[in-house]
Amino acid sequence: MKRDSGYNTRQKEKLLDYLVGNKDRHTSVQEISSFLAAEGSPVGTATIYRQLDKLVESGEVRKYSFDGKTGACYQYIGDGTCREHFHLKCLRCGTLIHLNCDHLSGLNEHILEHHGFTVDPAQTVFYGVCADCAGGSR
Amino acid sequence: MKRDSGYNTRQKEKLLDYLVGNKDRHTSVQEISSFLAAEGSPVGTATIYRQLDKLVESGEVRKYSFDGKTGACYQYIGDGTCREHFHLKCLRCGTLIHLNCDHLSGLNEHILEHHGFTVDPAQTVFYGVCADCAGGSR
DNA sequence: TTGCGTGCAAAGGTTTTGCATGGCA
DNA sequence: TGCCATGCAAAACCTTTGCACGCAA
Repeated sequence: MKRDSGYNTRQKEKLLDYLVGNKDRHTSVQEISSFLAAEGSPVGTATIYRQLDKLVESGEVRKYSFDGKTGACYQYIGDGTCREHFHLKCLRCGTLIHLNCDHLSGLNEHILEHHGFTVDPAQTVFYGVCADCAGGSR
Repeated sequence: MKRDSGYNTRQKEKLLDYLVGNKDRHTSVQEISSFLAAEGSPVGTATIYRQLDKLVESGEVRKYSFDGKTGACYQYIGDGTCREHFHLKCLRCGTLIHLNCDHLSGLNEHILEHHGFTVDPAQTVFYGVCADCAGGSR
């Protein structure tokens, strides 16, 4: 896998810092831009998009598009270890849950054998409501 | 469920015709617009969006947003029967597969019991490559 | 006749692209 | 020094909205 391809720039470092620091949430380009500007390290919008594209390409960051109205969301998922398991994303609080489970691992094989379909765990996300959101507020 | 709320107009009828006739695929607003125009029944873009919104609201049509680049995709899923099972979508040909399978049905319960997460099958789609695309090209 | 549906055009927002400059290696 | 990365601004796109007119009930 390509790790840290390209040059190391301050912008890239700041962007990655923010993403890693918010790995439990998803963020938007707008959010990133505002934050970095407030931090005193403003990064051009085009640069953010270009860097994010590379990170998505390399698999370090995942891109979500809920409805296109609010714009896309991005989330740091690590450097490759997350490809083996599925992810659960809560539609209410935005939390991403990494699901390592034998039961789920067998899912792939089942679908492939019985339905001839090769599921890509890296692309697939289960949407729903997490325990906190389901129990707490209504 | 609200069924066929509002007036019956030629535009609405044509739109629904197209969606139902392509229920095995997803379509874009652009595609719908071009098709209807070619058919001799052009429908304004705004109208298509407005009608689709209603259909999504009523649950007859599902809206997908892959990356926002190509715009959103819509697909007719019927009047409620499709909420019980999962869907597999091929990333190459765009085919949507409706998956009725006991193994998958138990998936929800498993995740709920063991991980406290309530999966919403209506929102969840498995992405991957279908048998045709996997075997055929590349 | 009433009021929703439609079309056109303009607005709003997000994402991409061209080009010259700046900075890493 | 060479080449990628960055910024700015403009462009491209998709989607929404305002307003007047048409059409279903």
